[in-house]
Amino acid sequence: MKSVNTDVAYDYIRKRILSGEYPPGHPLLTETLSNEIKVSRTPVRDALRKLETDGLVTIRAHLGASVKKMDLKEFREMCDLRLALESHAAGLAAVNHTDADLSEIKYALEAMRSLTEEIISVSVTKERPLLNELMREDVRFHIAIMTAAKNDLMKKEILRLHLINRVLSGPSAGENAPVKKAETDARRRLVLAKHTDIYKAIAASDPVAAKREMEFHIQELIDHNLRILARAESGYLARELTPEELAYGA
Amino acid sequence: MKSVNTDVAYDYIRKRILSGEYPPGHPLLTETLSNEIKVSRTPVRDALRKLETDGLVTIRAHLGASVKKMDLKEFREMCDLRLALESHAAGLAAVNHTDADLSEIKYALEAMRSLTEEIISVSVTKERPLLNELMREDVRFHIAIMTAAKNDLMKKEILRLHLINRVLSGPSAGENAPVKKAETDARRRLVLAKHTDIYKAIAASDPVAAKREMEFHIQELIDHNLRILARAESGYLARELTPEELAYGA
DNA sequence: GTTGTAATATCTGTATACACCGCTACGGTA
DNA sequence: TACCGTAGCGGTGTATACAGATATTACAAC
Repeated sequence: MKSVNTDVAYDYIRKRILSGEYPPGHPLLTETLSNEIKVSRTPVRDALRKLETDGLVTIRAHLGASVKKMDLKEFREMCDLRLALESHAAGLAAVNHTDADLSEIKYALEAMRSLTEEIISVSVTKERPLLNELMREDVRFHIAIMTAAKNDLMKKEILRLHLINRVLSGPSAGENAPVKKAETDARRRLVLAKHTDIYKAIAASDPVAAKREMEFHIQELIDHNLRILARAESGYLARELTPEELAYGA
Repeated sequence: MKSVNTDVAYDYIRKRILSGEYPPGHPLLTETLSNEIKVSRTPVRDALRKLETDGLVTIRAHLGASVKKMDLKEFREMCDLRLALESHAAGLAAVNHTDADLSEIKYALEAMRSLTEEIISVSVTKERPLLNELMREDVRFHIAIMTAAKNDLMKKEILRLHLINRVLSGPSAGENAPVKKAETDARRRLVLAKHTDIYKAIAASDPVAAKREMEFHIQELIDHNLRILARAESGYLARELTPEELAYGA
């Protein structure tokens, strides 16, 4: 099962969902897609099935497939799932990490530190490319911790949730909401400080602290996302994604 | 997508996997199955796909499908995932439960209590039907807690892990391993005591305690399963695992 | 007897034709 | 005009034929 053509179709559709080209709710017609990708409907169907289990696509019998659309309830549940898994993983990382894992975590942390400082020192209009880099390093930090936890299943599951989260809050949510730079800068400092705490706890092989700090950090992220989502729902228009953002997950 | 025939095939195969008729490693030939179920290969393929995402089936390109077979590493990882989720859910249940949820949990607990006492008072040969009932109530207890947690996504995920666990350690593993009744009775008392502690913590709306007790309980379950699994793998001949080997990071 | 290779069988992966379902638009009826 | 039934269309679900990949076996060479 699942072979070349299925994979081609899978990558094709997945990329477009993650990039925002197919926004939540976008219909995914098997025949249209099979024409575009130049394969038959069978591998397209297989691909859609797989995407459904990734949590990126909804399929209803006889009604076809569409890009997954979450309500607030489901979003909150997913966030809580992430909280449970990622904090647990942080605890494991504190116990199971190798020196190499620790270096990787520290590297991402330091990259984030210098980027954060640079962003704070620069005007709003020049932030964009730096923000993308910051986001990349943030992802790298979290992935490094999951890797250090030495539980591949858990890592896979958390990555899955990250991606869903990205589709939901990434392309749509209030990027151009009018927030003061001072506020966002303050938040960036807070995030960095939390990351530092998490790193220290892991480096000190203190699972309880690592778990607690990660729990706090994710909870803050969730609250932040929910605030943005609520604001976006009350009418801010979403902007287009930048090419850099499109590259993530490809 | 997914309609009548696919569902028929899905139920057919799933039932046989869960019942143990198709043991881990058992090959699942699409044509054979399609003949048996009297549908074409297409819905069988779809069903196998779905079972793969349930974690019950393994599919490799051009090599076909077979009932999932886990090595010790993967099994440990899955158990740890369950530990993270189920303890988190217990914490949520302590906060979010309704009175009805609490009654359901208590009902399952009391059923387990009387069944446990009965089992202990009876000879080994007469245990069988009681054990099945006990297992049912055990599952019921855990499900009731997940329901009380008020997070459907988490509930679904935990149920998935329960099922996988059942295929692995349920029908096949060490059912007839030579263990003294005194030992298993002692363990049953321990399990019951832990369940009681969990119930009390949830009833008292104490999330920290609920989480801690559940964590302890699941950890004990995991250790128990790993011991049985190890024994089964070595044909009941070899030594017990050392504590070091049972420890997660080993 | 062992090993390497080629022929073959078996099963999966893909394409495609057809059947069936659900939606929509049109026309008949009150 | 408002409502209901129905026919057509657009789409998925299923069956099946064919192509391609892998495992197996038979046979030959050493």
